[in-house]
Amino acid sequence: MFTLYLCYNIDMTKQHYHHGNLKEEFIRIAFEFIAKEDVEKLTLKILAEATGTSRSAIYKHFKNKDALIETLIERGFDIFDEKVSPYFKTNTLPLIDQFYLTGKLYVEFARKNPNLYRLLFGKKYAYIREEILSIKEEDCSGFGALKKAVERGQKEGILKKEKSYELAIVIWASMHGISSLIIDGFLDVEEIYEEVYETLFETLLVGIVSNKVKIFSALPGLSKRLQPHKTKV
Amino acid sequence: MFTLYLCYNIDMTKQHYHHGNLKEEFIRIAFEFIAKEDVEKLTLKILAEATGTSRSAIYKHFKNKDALIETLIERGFDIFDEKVSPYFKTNTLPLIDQFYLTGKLYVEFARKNPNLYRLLFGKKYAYIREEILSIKEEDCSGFGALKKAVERGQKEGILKKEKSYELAIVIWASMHGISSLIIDGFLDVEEIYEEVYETLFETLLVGIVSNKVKIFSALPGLSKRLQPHKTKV
DNA sequence: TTCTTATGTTAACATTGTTCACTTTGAAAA
DNA sequence: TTTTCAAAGTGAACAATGTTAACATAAGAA
Repeated sequence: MFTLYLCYNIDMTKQHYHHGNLKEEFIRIAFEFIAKEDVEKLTLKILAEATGTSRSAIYKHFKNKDALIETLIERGFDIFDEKVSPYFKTNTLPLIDQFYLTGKLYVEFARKNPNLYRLLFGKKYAYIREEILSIKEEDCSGFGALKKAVERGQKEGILKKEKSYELAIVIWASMHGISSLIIDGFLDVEEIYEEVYETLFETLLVGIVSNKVKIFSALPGLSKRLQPHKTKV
Repeated sequence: MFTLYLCYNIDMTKQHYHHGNLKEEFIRIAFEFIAKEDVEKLTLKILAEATGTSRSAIYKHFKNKDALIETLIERGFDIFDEKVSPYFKTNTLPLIDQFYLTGKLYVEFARKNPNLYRLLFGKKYAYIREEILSIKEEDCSGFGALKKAVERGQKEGILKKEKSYELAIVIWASMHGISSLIIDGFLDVEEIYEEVYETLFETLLVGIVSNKVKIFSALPGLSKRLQPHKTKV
């Protein structure tokens, strides 16, 4: 009874003035929102009501609404990297398998977080991306990681030698293209998603792999897929 | 002097009430606008001022703002088809060359009309697209044309036999992916665009082409590109 | 000429992001 | 302990947005 009353008292106190950790609360709620709806539909009113504050409270923590969304993008890229890049940091798997699995995680991320993916890879906040990428340029996240993986593949003799930058772009374009088409409602591939990804990756692989090597893969499916492309070692 | 006065009179008369062809004028101005800026920035105020009417005049011609944009999308797809599909309607070119050239027109369209492309292939108005596609399903525009071309290629023995739908998706995803990445500011490829497209198409081609055929192309570049993929006829 | 309808106008509305003057709170300084 | 003050909340007001409603006019049919 006493505890109950105390809780009630605290809640009432915290609802007005000095919320405690309102900034993080805004971010959390915003992420919660875009898990379900497009970021365009997120309003200050929604944020205010969800936190039990007023519409203008947010301005004590962010310069404006866009600043909150920019924060979402920054953290979103961290989440993205965390979810998608693990296989690029492994040494135990053949490189081709790393490509296969990373690509799969990429599309999976987009499918599971369509609104976040659209926010991260859409046009509207492209400027914030440039800042993020320029900061992290030397590390191994995002496109940089892909390009390095391609160069590694070329050194190992697995991938075609010419034009690593162009090759990386082609790979990214495939993954971005299929992800976008799916989450933007152009393709209803829920039923046949596995087949679509297999076809996509196989096509890509045959195109980027050096025609001088035969690839042995740790993943049972992959080596099989590569058999039609037999060439002498 | 008389003429001048008459013009003045007519203009004044036409500015108030009975514009003449205001609906088409709205559409024209909207297209003019998205040639330069994103459709998100188009407001009723802009349309009103450009036509010399009031902000609510548009409601006599469209149900609401979205209805105008839906009209833009419908016409936009017509323009898109007109610009992109001509090579798919030709019989004088080898099929592979048709793919090559159509793909090039596709990316070119996106680069020249980034805001329109984003409007046509973005998520926001996906619903209107479904209507358009369902109406035009049986004809040879858009994805249907691509799928038919793939099937033709399979019949001719040029393309891999399995999974025409998946193969068509892969091709579309490549073109959509590279287009989106470029126009949304992820890649600065203005300088090396030609090389990027060549690499993209080459990669794609090697992946989709049947490994039982050697392809002869009318375009000098293409047959050369295919030489690394030599196999017996 | 008169009536009607299409097509324009202006005024008002709710909702949006944003700013400003204010109030409250909690903690450091006295 | 009391005072002070910056941090963090409030509500009122603003302009811009899309939208609606009541009203005005032009043009053609009756």
